[in-house]
Amino acid sequence: MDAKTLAKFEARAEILKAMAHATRLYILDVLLKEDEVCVGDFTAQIGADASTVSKHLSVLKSAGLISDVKRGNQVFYRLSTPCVLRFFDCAEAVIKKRTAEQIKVAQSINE
Amino acid sequence: MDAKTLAKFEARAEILKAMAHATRLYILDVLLKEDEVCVGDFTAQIGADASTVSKHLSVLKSAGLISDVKRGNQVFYRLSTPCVLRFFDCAEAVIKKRTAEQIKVAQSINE
DNA sequence: TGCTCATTTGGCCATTTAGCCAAATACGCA
DNA sequence: TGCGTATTTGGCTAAATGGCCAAATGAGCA
Repeated sequence: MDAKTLAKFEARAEILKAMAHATRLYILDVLLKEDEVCVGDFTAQIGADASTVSKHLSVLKSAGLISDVKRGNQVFYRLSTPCVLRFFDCAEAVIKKRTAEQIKVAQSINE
Repeated sequence: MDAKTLAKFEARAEILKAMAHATRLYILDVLLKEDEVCVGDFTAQIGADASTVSKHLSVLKSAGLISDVKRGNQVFYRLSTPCVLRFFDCAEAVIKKRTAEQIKVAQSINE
């Protein structure tokens, strides 16, 4: 794999890595519906340390998936690229398919 | 976040984690075009140890993204869920946007 | 059976990641 | 200025990941 190709896939991988965590997917999901949410609200919903949530937000931000605005002493986050949504449909399809396979395997064991 | 919601996002995260690596994205990209490829071909193209490539393939397989067929003493892999493709368009959009931001920042420094 | 090629598995090490706590920073308000 | 609230940063530890090498497994063939 040449350097240019590698760079292309590494750029894609960076975005995926940023998304690849339950908490961060939850954050994205909330932002698909709510347009603008502050750190405190996320923290309350997620039930983790504020610093942990803040770090998750910063991961998403440096990947370019969300952006932030300061207002008063709060920071509000919003999606910067709503097309993220499209991925979820695909993910569900994969999950469904995989679950079906597992059921098949489980049944074959019982035969 | 309740247990059921958490489980949902963890299932999605698993798939993303499986995709979140340059080599594995390359493998998926090849399989979008080639339908069936054996381990040896991947190894040659990627230029890593065969064992490394094999492990990447197994990560993709356990995530349900690819499936394998043995034929002779070779193992062929194929995509099991071509909708993976849809993600790439989105990734490119994010990358473009982020690059544009970085250029803006760089320019503002020079002002 | 014994040899060879293709692939996978196990072991090891270096690096990265997630989480918490504590401390720092930023803002608004008296 | 000084206090309280919101958020981020630094430091630490435990766990996961990616890579290589060496060894094991499996298929085909003499």
